[in-house]
Amino acid sequence: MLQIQLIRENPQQVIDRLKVKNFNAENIIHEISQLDVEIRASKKLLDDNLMAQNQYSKEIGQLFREGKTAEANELKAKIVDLKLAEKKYQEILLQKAEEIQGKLVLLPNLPHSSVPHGKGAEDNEIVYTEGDASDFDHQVMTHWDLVKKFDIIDFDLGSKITGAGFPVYKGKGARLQRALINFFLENATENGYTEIQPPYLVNEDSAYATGQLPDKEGQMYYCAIDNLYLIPTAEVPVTNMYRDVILKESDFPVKNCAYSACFRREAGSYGKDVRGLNRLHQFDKVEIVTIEHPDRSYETLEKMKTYAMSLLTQLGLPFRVLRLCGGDISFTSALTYDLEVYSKAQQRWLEVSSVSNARDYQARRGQMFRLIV
RNA sequence: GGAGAGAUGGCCGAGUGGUCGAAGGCGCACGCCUGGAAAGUGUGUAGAUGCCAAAAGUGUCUCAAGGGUUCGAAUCCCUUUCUCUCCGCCA
Repeated sequence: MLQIQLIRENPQQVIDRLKVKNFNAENIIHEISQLDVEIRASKKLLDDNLMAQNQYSKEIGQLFREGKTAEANELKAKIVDLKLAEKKYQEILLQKAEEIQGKLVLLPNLPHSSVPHGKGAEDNEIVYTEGDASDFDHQVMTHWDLVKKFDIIDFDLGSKITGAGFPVYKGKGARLQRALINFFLENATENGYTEIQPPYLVNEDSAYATGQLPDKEGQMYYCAIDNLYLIPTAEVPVTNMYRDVILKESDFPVKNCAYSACFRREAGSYGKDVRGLNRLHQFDKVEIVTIEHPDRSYETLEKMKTYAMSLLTQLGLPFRVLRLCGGDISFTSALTYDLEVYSKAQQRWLEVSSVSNARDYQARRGQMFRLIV
């Protein structure tokens, strides 16, 4: 969520920046500014009212101690009127606060100045390429044929036990999967990331705080009886460790990595996108999260990008790095790099990693408008 | 699942209706003392947010969370969450 102070002080700047994301904020910013003024005025009225009540209450206590019951009762009568007014102010304030909150959450994060203009994937900027993707002239097999040939990943067996999108890794397939997880975790640890083993189910508060709710409700598996959600990424539990936590400046940077199985319903996916391992309901991922001082956030993003690239280099995979354009970047991100590896068999680039800077937008998400008393 | 006890500042811990945003201690910061340090000693030490151009100042809110009683709640009542103890259940 964007800070109200930012909108208060630089409304035009916010509008201009959001244009890069093809978001027309003109009207909504105007409405928010208007509400902000009204809220602060109402808040003043309410505070003054409460101050008067507090003062009278103190006097009443004093009078009772002195035995002046009659005078105390007079003051009590005054407070009755104040209370009526208070209730009215409270209602107005609550209503306006809800209104402004409802508008603030509609605003995406401001994109960084380096984010290219554009509508979709075709406008993303290729910032780096490594390795030669056209290297394989020999006959290539798709991974779904390969794993069948060697019997290391069994999609049919997964369908039998659970359903489509839940593969069974067998023998060397299971070992390869475990080795890759280990490879990523070991590298992360060597690079200063503290390993976390998070819960795979999270409560409603956590799902809201990292933005899965209410947007992606239908995309998460849900245990109704306990009101818990299966995590779509380790980002959810790991980031939520810091929910409602105020870090000291000396705590920076906080660096965590976590392996988890990830669960996604992927409702609406179809066709070749879901062949083989391309899109699964359960898959494995190693996540890295850094919480850093605002002054160093972009510098840190570059470091994380470079770190992710080094993993692909170590694995010897040809890859490229994209800077996502305004139309393709996510709602909460200010700057995102996607790392893509080329699949000769599928003849397309496949996203294997994505690094984003959410700045303070994520940190302020779930922080409600704090004018309500 | 049942019964009981509890949740107070960075930490420990007092506080059962007003003078309590909260004793005391620890920790921390600054000063005194000292050649320097320790010990001793003095002072200070929560956060969010509003008003004000800003500072100074000042208002409001916060004693797990939410609601209620009252002129007034850390304190009384209700609900929820979490922790501990006992009983039950446990693929």
